[in-house]
Order: sequence, then structure tokens, then C-alpha cells
Amino acid sequence: MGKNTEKGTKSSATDTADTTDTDTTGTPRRRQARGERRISQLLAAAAGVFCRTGYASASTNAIAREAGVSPGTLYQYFPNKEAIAVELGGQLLQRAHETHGQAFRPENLQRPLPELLDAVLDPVIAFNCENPAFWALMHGTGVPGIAQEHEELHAGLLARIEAVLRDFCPEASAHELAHISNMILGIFKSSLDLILAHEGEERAAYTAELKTVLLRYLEPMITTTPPR
Amino acid sequence: MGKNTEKGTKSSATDTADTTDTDTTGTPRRRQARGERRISQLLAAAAGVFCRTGYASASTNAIAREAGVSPGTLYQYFPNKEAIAVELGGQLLQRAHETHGQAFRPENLQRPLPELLDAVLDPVIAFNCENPAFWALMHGTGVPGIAQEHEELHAGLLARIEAVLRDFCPEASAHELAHISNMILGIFKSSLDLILAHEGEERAAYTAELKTVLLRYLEPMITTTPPR
Amino acid sequence: MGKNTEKGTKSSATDTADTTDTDTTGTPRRRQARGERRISQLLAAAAGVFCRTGYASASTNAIAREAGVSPGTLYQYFPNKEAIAVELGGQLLQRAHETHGQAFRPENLQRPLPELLDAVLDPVIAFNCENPAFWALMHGTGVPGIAQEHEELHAGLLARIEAVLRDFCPEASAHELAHISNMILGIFKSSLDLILAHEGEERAAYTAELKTVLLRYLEPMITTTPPR
Amino acid sequence: MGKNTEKGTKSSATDTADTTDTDTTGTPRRRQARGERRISQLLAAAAGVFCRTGYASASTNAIAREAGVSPGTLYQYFPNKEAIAVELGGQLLQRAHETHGQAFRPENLQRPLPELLDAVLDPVIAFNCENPAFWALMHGTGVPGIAQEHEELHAGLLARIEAVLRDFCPEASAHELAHISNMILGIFKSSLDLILAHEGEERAAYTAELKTVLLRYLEPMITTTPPR
DNA sequence: GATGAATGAGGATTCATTCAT
DNA sequence: TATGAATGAATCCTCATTCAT
Repeated sequence: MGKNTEKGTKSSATDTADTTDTDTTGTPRRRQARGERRISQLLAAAAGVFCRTGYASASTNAIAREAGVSPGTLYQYFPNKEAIAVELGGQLLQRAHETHGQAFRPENLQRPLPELLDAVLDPVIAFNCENPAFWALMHGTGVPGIAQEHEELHAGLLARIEAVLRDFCPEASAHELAHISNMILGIFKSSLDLILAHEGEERAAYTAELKTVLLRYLEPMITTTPPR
Repeated sequence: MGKNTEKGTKSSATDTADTTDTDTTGTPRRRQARGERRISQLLAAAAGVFCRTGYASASTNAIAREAGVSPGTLYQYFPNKEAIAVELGGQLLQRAHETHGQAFRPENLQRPLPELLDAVLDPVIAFNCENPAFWALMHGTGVPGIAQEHEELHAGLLARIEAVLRDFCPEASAHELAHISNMILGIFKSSLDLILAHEGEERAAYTAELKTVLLRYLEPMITTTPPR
Repeated sequence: MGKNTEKGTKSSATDTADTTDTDTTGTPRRRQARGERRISQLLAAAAGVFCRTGYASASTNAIAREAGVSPGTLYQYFPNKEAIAVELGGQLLQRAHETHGQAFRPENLQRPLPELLDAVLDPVIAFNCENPAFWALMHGTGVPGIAQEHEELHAGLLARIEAVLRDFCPEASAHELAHISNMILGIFKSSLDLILAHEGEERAAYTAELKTVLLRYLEPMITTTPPR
Repeated sequence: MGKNTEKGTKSSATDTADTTDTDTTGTPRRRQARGERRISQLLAAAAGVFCRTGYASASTNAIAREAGVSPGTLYQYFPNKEAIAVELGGQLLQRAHETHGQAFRPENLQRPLPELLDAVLDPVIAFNCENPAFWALMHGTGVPGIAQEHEELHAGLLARIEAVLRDFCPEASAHELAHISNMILGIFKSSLDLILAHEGEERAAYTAELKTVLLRYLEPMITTTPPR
């Protein structure tokens, strides 16, 4: 596992105060850098705690302790517990989008279905294996902000899947496409649970099985070869 | 404490005019009936609240309020919040088992796969549509008692699926059977989410889609016709 | 959920003299000092409330209020109500033991009985007058931890009394010694009630009377002069 | 509020039966007799529960259960928990007064001190051994009503002791008499604890020891032989 | 009268959040 | 900024007491 927290993203949760602070001296820059580090620290801690105990029963004090700071410090960077989840979700979401952008890039989509599945699924699965907090968060927090992020994620993936699907089955109706996409996404999610719950060979086996399911589900629908 | 929840008294939730509800003395039976009603009331309220807010953030006072009683009354029937969830889960679990018993009965399993899928899936889906609190509870409560019930449910379903599978694919290894069963269950669960999230035609469409997925997934594996 | 068995229970009361815990900065020491003060504050408040209303009907909120802090603060230092009583009892017990150690020191025990009674009883009575919460706590809390402390206290005193007695009445049987010691302790306790219930001259009178009782009770038993 | 709670507090078991509002029919008598039985039942149950758990932690439901009746029935005879204790205390108090009347009757007081102690202490000790709830109640309930009863008891005993004392030591001052009486009572109480805490031979030994203590304490004070 | 279900104020305890240092 | 003590509303749960039957 380890700490894979990138910095340099947007902190955005609390930085309204330092927008106009200083332009000339170097200190604020360093200060800001330290702030970024703190935020990463806190988000990483939050990811761990959310993963372990779930959002609802994760206490801010536990997060602060895990991050090695005091609760007061936590609240210097986040206005409340929800904001931590939203920010964490947002960051992971962005990286997920990037991953999806890579996974669904045109050269992957032009291959025959079996290769396409490999090309698309492998990086997405890898991302989720490396960021197990992602699903944990996106699932059942009950937090509106997160729910919205989940929507985004869901809608984004659905759109991508539909796009691919449209290429393969040009004559499918919009409704059919929606149903199929949702099914695909659902199958993916539940398989992901299985994949994340296992390791090594088992994990590989479930990954293979997922591809088999999708392949068999989709193959009969294909009416054209992939475009281009 | 509170292991006295036999079922059986389902009589006329709406009409209080049970003229024949006393065999020897009037009071005990009526008292018992009232207690049963209270328990049902409370469990129904709990189901609603758990469904809406999740187990963790459901407060006992909220459940009591939803049931239209005082917190003290709730605690007359359940020793604590957890027990409510466990009892509710237990009751639903039992009914689920009954449903599964019906769904997986031999005459259903002897048919060809498409009909088998109809025969098995339809009642299970129906049950879940009628008891939406079931999945909500079984999912992430963090309550040991529930987790165990979930285990039971999961293991029970898995065993049933494996049994069916073994008939269809006699030469599959134990590992393969386990993987396939888990995939099937996962696909079922995620489709169930979709099904529960929709109504009417959409619901039917997703149900059909689930069957399609499973049919296409399983058909190539079948090496024998079903026994007898 | 709540696995925070932290400092509260075992602050151990006497470690205020830790001169070495802060060498570099002043803050930790001030913090710790504040914590110590809070604990003392809370224990003092608890002593007052326990004294006034008894352990069972003393509410933690009342203790917090008496200490001038919020309930949450109380729980920052003590995990629960019982722990307050145990800590308070423990602290007082330790001081009692010290007092007893002084009271029963050899040079006191070598004197003739009348002087011995003065030398032993006066400091013990003084201690109890200064710490009226002591008996109040040791009496009927129903708390196991306290009961154990009470046992210790009782057994300790009994042992000391028996030791003195053995010197004075070498030929008394073990049973007789036990009976006499228990009687002495009982007489002491009941007189203490009287002493604590009065002030000034009256208190002195009861103190004198206690000594008279013991003197007359014990004198006829003495068969040797005190050792050495 | 004002509903039906008239009788409860002072029914007092023995004397209300004479105030009979109905003389003609048998039913009210029987009814009243049943009421008396209920009250005795409840008081006996209360005695047991108070003895076992102390007043504060005795719940009215526990008392009702011990008495084999429903909580509602308990409240038909007593307006509240305190009243039960007060009534129980009152009844025991009365019997204690009777015992004291017997113990301190003139022919006992005219004997020489050793016999007097036997004659007075033995019945009082016996009474307390047979009614262990008495001390349990009189001790630390924190209930005003009980405290008052305790006062009565205390004052009554003190007066009797002082009366005896005055006969033996005619020239003692009022203050001295008060002090000595209080000491005697205190010694008696603490010995009683010891006596009640043991059985058989041990109990006898402590009883003997109590008499020894009092004898040695009082003998030197006697300046006259008992009157008559 | 008797029952036992129902009540609800009150107590112990937690935790997101604030504030003095 | 960092700290961690302090806050207090909210939660679970109890029990003396009342009320419908």
C-alpha cells in the first residue's frame, strides 16, 4: 500500500483566506506547500480510516490521530467531516477519470472485443486495487456531496460504456443501450467487490471470470466490427 | 431477552375486531396479540428507518417515533438497537430462506436453463422487491449479528447455486465452481440493485437483462442436460 | 466504537513531581499541569457530590457541573463514572495508607497503651476529618473496584491492629486476635462517625471517649509490657 | 395527577382494620383483608430486595416481580417507591420499639450490669438478626422519610440508654451522659454489623465481645448499684 | 382490583467542532 | 499555525410512574 498521495492538486477546501496574502515573499509559498502536505496527510489518513471503519463510524479524532496531528489542525484545513470525504472523493474521482480516460482511449476501443475488454478493464481494476478507499467512499456514505460525486462517476462511466456499445451495436435503441450499459457497469461493480476481496491467483481468476461474463454477454449483440 | 418472536400471528392488521381471538381467557391472548403487533410495528419502522438512513445513523428514538411509540416502549421489546436489526434481519432471512427453498425446488431445477432461470429468479426477485429492507440490512451494518446472518444467507445461496451448477457442469473443478457461483451471485446482486431502483417496464427490462447475462454466461459451460 | 481507554483511570495522583518530563519546551508541562488540575478539580467535585448524595445517585453531569466543566471534559479524563470513584478512592486510600504507616510506626507502638492510643488514633482521625469523602466512598458504593479498595483498607488496618495486639497479648489465640481486632476497628469506625458528625469541643469529647473505650477494653488483656 | 393514590402511604397494616367503614356486609372486610395481605406481600418483597441491592438500586419493578404482582398493583397500594421504604421502615420501627420496650423493661434494668447487658442486648440482637432489612433500610437511603424514622429510632434508643445510665451514674453531667450514650449506641451498631456478618460460633463470639467491651467501658463509671 | 404495556424525563456517554494558548 | 483541552448537543438506554383494558 503505502502513501501514494500526490500533491500539487487543488486544495480548494479551505484556502479562501490565503488567496491574496502575499505575492512577494517566499514564506507563503512554503506555507502553502506545507498546507498541501498537511492536506495530503489528512486525506491519506481519512482514506485509511474510511476504508477500515466506513464513513459513518469514522471519527474526526481518529482521522487526526491517524494523520499524526491534533483535531484542531484537521479543522484548520477542512470545515467538517463531510468536507474531508468530499475532497477525498473528489481527488480520487479525478484520478479515476484520468484512468478512465486512459482506459477508454480510441486505440483501445478499436480492437476486437476480447482485447478491448483487457485494455479497458485492466487499468480500471488496477486503479481500484490501488485505491480501495474509492469504492468504500462512493458506496454508502449518505453524504450528499459524495452522492453527487458518485453520480458523476457513474454517469461518466455509463456514457463511456454507451459510446463503446453504440459502435458495436449501431441499431440498438437508446433504451436498450441504457439497459445494457447499466448491466455492464453493475456486473463490473460486483466483480470488483469479488476482486478486491481476494488476492493473487484468486483475484486473477475473478478478473478472468468478469471478462468471460462480459464477453459472452456482449458477443451476441455485436453487429458490426469496431469502427475505423 | 426478546427471543419470543414466533411468527404465525399475522391476523388482520387492519381490523381490530377479532371476535374469536380468545380461547380460554380473553386477556392473555389480546395482550400477546398487542405485543406481537407492537413488535411488528417496531420492526416495520426500523426497516423504514434503516432503509432511509442506514443502520449506523438510525437512532432508536427515530425508530420509536416512526413506530408512533415512546423510546421506552421500544426497549420493552428489544434490549438494544442491535437486537432490532438482528431480529429484523433474522425474520427477513427466514422468509428469504423459505423463498429460496421454493425457488430452488427440484422440479424447477430439472428444466432447461432458460426456464430454470425464470423459475429460480422470479420468486427471489419478487421477494426482494417486497422487502427492500432486506438488502439494506444485509449490506453494511457493521453489526456482528447481522454479519453472521449475511454469511448464512450468502453461504446458503452459494451452496444452492453450486449444487445446480454441479448438475450442469459435472467436470468443473471445485475452484471453478466456487468462482462461477460467486460471479453468478454477484451478477444477481448488482442486477437486483438495478431492478429495485426501477419500476414497471424498466424493472422488467432489467430482469430480462439479468436472465440474458446469466444465460449467455452459463450456456457454454453446460456439458450435460439437467438430470432426469 | 469507543476503545479509548486512555489516561483517565490511572493518572496515579502522585506523579505531579515529574520534573523530567519537559526539558525543552514549557508548553507540554503547562498542558500536563492543566490536565492534572482538571483531574484534581473533578475528583474534588466528585468527592463533594459523592459525600452529599452518595455514589449511586451522583450523576456525572452533576459532578461536571460542580467542577465547573462540561460533561465532555469529565469524560476526557475518566472513562466512566465508576472510574472516578475508583480513582478518588485509590488516591484517598494511598494517603490513608501513608497516614497509617505514620500512625503505626514502631516508636509509637513501643509506648504504654494510653500514649499508644493517642499516637495512633490522632493522625488517623485527623486524616478522616480532613477527607470526609473517604468513608463516604468506602462504604456502600456497590462498585467492585471500590469494594476491593475497601477490602484492602480494611485488611490493612486489621493486620496492623493485630500486629500491635500480638505484642500486647502474646498468648491470645488467632481467633481471639481476629475478634478483638475486628471489634477495635468497629469501635473505631462508629466513633469516627460520631467524631465526624461533630465539631470543636464535642468532637474532642468523642475522641477522648473513643480512647477511653479502647483503653478499658484492652487494658485487661495486656499480659506483657510493650516490646523493647 | 390526582387519580387514585389515596390510601397507599399510611395503611399501616394493623390499625386501619378497626376503622371499618362497612360493618354489615362481609365483602369489604374480605377485600380489605386481601389488601392487607397484598401490602404485607409487597413489603416482604421490598425488604428482600432492599436487603440484597440497597434502596437506591432497588427498582419498583423488581419489588413487584419479587412479590409476584404487576407494577401497576404495587402502585395501587403505594404512591411511590419512597413510600414503600417508609412504610416498611415504619413497620419494622414499630416492632423494634416493641422489642426495645421488652428489652428495657424495669426488671431487666435492676440487675447487675453483666446480667443487664445480657437481658437488654440479647433480644435486640435477636430482632436484628431476624429482620436484617431493618439496618439496611435505616442506614443510607438518603430518603427523608427514612431519615426521620432513623432519627426516631436513634433518639428512642438514646433516651433509653441515657435513662439506664442515669441510674448507674447519678452524678454524671448531661453532656457526659449524652456522649456515653452515643458511644454505647455506636459500639452497639458496629458490633451489630459484625454479628450480622457472621453466623453460629463466630456470631456468638462477637456478641460476647460486644458485652465485654460495654462491660469494661461502663463498669468504672458505675457509682451506685442499680436502684431498688 | 389487577394487569402489563406505555410513557418520558433523566442519566451515562460520544464526538463533531471550537477556542485559548 | 499547531495544539489538545473544552464544549454541548445528541445518542442509547433505564426506570419510576401512569393508563387502557
